Amino acid sequence: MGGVPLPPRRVPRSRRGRAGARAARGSRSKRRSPGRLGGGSGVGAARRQDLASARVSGPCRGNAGRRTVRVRFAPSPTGALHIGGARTALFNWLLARHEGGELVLRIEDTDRERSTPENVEQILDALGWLELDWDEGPILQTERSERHAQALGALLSGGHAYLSNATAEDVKAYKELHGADRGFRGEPEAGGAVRLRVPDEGATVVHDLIRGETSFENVHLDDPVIARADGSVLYNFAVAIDDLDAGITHVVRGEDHLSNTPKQLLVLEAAKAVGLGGEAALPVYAHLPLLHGPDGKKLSKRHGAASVQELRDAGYLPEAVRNYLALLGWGAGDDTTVLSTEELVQRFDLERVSRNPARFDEVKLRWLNGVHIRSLSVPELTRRLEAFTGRQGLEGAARISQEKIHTLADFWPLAGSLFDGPVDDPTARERWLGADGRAVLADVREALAQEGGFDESAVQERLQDVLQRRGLKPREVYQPLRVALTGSTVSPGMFESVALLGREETLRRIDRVLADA
RNA sequence: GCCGCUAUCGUCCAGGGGACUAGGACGCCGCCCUCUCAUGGCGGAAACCCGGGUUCGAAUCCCGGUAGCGGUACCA
Repeated sequence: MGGVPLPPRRVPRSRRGRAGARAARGSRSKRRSPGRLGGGSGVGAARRQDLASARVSGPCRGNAGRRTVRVRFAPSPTGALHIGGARTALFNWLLARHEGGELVLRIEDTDRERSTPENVEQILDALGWLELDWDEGPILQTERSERHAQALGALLSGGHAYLSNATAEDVKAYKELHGADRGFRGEPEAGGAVRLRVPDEGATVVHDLIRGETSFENVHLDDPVIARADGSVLYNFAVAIDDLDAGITHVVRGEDHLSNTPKQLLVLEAAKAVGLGGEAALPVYAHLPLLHGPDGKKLSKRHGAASVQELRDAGYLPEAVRNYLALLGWGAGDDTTVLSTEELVQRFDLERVSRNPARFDEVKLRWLNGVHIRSLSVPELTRRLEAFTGRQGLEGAARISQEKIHTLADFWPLAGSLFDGPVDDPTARERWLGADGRAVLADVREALAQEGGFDESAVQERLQDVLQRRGLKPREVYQPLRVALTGSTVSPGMFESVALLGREETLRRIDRVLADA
């Protein structure tokens, strides 16, 4: 499975980040040895210890047998990519780029009911927007059905799997008969679905980089169905075979898969036993804590922006989303919260991934997005705003709005009236454009109408003149003017806005207010 | 039911036997800056789930309880 150089990395900028990270890492290769799973080398002990010793004992430079890190992101196209999936994609991407490894994109479309080409497109679109690229794929799982059938046949003839017509009810009945903690074991039949034969003795242990070792007693496991009666394979089988064939070294995915892992490990072991997969070591696992909504419940529509597309439409920057998502379940270790993608790549480390579930907090995302917006150059911010709004010529307004907006979507409500004319806000009019306000406006008009410069400082001088002459508070002058120009009590700075509108348009808008008495 | 994972401010992330009067960030409150809205600066309130045990010493290790979550599909 080497070098089918598939889709070009979608995004040039992420290439940059990658190259940078690679350079920065230099020759100091700190890599955990993958595949210590195989021989059950019994690294035992607690998680930290395990990781530490794994790191120390890891092969040094130039040692034979070390594989480059190969990870995969394997979404199932049963809906739009949600932020949980996006976070999984990001962590895989960060690990691959940090280690100078490879990321495989695989589409797990074996669910014939729910998988659609549209959803595949959505996922690709979401990854594109997030600027997460991959090195191989997308591989459609269903396109590998021949290989799956072959592997399935091997397990069958090797006695690691058998045909069974047992139904879910049969399994339930079996357990009632044998006690609830006794896994289902079927009798081979002439036809039916394919079940994997789980050993009665022993335990299957999952070596997890985040959680340490988790042991599952085989006796508790049911013989899982790995293929339907029609021969089509099921998830836990396809995943195992695909990971094996792809030479995946690290399986990084949501914690909801932890309980599936022993089944996949059993498939993997059976596959190796019948000679599948060559010398490749089995992958190590890293199960990421799940993401929940603000209420601690499963993420859903009612929590606001839950899919990547919704995040984009809400005006978030992809780099801010990457930054925020990285902070869900991971921390840089020194309390740094604002990180560029390059820094993320440099500092990302599976060992620092937390084990607790995290809640998606859009308020913090908004703040972080504001930070990223303010760090953009004006031309770059302008480019983003123009793409987002579909309008052109936004640079001046972008400049004077930059420190006031948190998302791209905040921009138009704030500054749109500078382009499209005042909005209609009766409350604002009544409050600021009464007799007093208009009297002030008349003076303002006179001051602004004078010949001379009209840049921000010139405007400021003229308005301050009015202020002093009439002995008014700043707001008593600026608010009527603001409402006259924008229709609203909220806008970018007054001097900046007036200068941007220009003398002609400013006077026209003031006159319009003065005219309808 | 059974199997498994998890448990520090409202939220996210630190802290992994003594340096903890538990640190940082978001949010919240107050003050300063200020033409609105923001930004920025300063200050404040705010947490180790409960119970045992180990230890001279436990937020940290162990056990139990509780709670949340995941799995238990011819879904993924």
